[in-house]
Amino acid sequence: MDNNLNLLSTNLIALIVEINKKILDHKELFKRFPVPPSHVKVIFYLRHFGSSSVSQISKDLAISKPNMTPIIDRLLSNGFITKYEDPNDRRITIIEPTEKAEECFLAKKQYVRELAEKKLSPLSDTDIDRLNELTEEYLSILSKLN
Amino acid sequence: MDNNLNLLSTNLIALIVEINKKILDHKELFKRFPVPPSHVKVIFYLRHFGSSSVSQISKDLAISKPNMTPIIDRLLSNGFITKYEDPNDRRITIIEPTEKAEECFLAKKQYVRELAEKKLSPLSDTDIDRLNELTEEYLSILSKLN
DNA sequence: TATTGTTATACTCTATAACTATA
DNA sequence: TATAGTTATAGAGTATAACAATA
Repeated sequence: MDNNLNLLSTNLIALIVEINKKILDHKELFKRFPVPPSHVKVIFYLRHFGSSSVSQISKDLAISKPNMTPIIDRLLSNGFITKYEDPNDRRITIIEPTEKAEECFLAKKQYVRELAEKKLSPLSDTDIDRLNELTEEYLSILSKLN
Repeated sequence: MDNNLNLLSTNLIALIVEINKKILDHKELFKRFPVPPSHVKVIFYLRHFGSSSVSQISKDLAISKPNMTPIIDRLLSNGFITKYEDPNDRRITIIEPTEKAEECFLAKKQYVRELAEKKLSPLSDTDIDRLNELTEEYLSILSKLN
């Protein structure tokens, strides 16, 4: 039903706005965390996909290539990555995460989870259980999209 | 149960990530839309709360006061707002949205809804109906938070 | 030719300190 | 003094065009 799709897009936008306002404010997520957002994104990317070329990271994270250069430079000088030339293609630079990147990943994950828990804690146990069920079903439906 | 809260915060983060990846990418939302994000935010704010002082907007949108000045200047020169001095307190500048702001609000809303609809359209009618139910129940639980 | 990564440049957003005008 | 808004400045994000080196 086309009307239901229309209703869903409206509802979904409302949901995103509410989650953003009441639980995880996009700004708050990066405030008071010492590593800038773009660096965190690259660290998370490398953690998930392993060592990758600059172009690959750029494409997948939708960061334009010229903007990758200073990000990679600072990640390097801050010890989050190492880089080396691809032996099969000298144009390509491979970026490899360090142990410090893993520590940053864990710290950031913990930071975000604590923020979310603090905001959700006023809810009753019943509501928390129900939200868990709703979230899991939501995720299972969204997993059909790709 | 503390464990359920912990689980929920983890699930919720996964949900936000999935929605962001599969339906409404934060970057895509502002790409190819001619009015910059901060301007859109102010326009949406004024649409919802009506004419407001610069300080009020700054506080509610978490935009620092020095950063309001160029935003207000450009909104003014682009015809989205008018401004006048508060007759009761000459320190205060009142910002008033114009008809053009209302048009921008409607265009932006439409733009976002179309993006969401396009991304959700591969789902079956059953899944769309179910997502509508889940979203509404989700919103009703979140409405208890404040 | 096409691709990788860089340089140069410009616009936007964010944050802080110091200032002025008014209350 | 306290508050409203501005100026100045610096750091970070984003986008495009032009470039050198390599394939």
